[in-house]
Amino acid sequence: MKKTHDNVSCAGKLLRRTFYNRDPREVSRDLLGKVLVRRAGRRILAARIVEVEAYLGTDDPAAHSASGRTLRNAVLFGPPGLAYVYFIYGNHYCLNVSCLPDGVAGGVLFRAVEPISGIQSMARARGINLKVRNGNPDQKSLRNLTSGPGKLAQAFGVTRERDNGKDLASLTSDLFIMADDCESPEIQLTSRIGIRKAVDLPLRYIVPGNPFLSVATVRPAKFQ
DNA sequence: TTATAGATTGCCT
DNA sequence: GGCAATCTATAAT
Repeated sequence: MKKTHDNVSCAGKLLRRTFYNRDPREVSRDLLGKVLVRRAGRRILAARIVEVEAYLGTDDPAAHSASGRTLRNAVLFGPPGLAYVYFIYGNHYCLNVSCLPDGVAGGVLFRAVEPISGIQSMARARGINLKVRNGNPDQKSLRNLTSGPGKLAQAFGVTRERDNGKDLASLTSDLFIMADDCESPEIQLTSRIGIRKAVDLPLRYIVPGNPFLSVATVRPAKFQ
């Protein structure tokens, strides 16, 4: 079913702050199919959002904001539409966008995107040599560019120093999100990935069947 | 093809 | 001091 959401402007429009000033679950749902854009000098990096996770704020044990505001997570408590970037496992950055009004915590984690343009730049940033088949990049190496939160952050050159607190709802920013059509993609809800708490909550939003989804699509059947 | 361990930094207790 | 919203290489099947 194709449907438009009346609070989203279509046809190549920047997502405004009101878009993010909602429950992270609604923002997550509506972010699927939108386009993440990085302006790097004359170059444009663009990729379609195919996988996100909602983090609900102080009531969500798995959220960074669960135990209150700290220096690290302050952006999650700030105004909506700002980039929250954190460093994880000594190796990776992850990109989020803050939701809900100033003073109320909440956010959405970007987990996987599908490259649209700037593919060579993304490959360079990832340190990946794109294999070419019949003149086109090999599907497997293409997929490896952005099929995970750490991967997409690296492909887009996202770091905490550079991007944390950046306004994604401003065209003057070099990092923002656009809607390039009025059709909403098919959406599926699953449990979140890589967390220890609140693992059963269905807060991961994916475009089912998209080849760029992160590798871990199902939580292992481990429990205690 | 799937499972597991190691890397490596900064934030919070 | 412990651990984390991950990725990759390597081992095992």
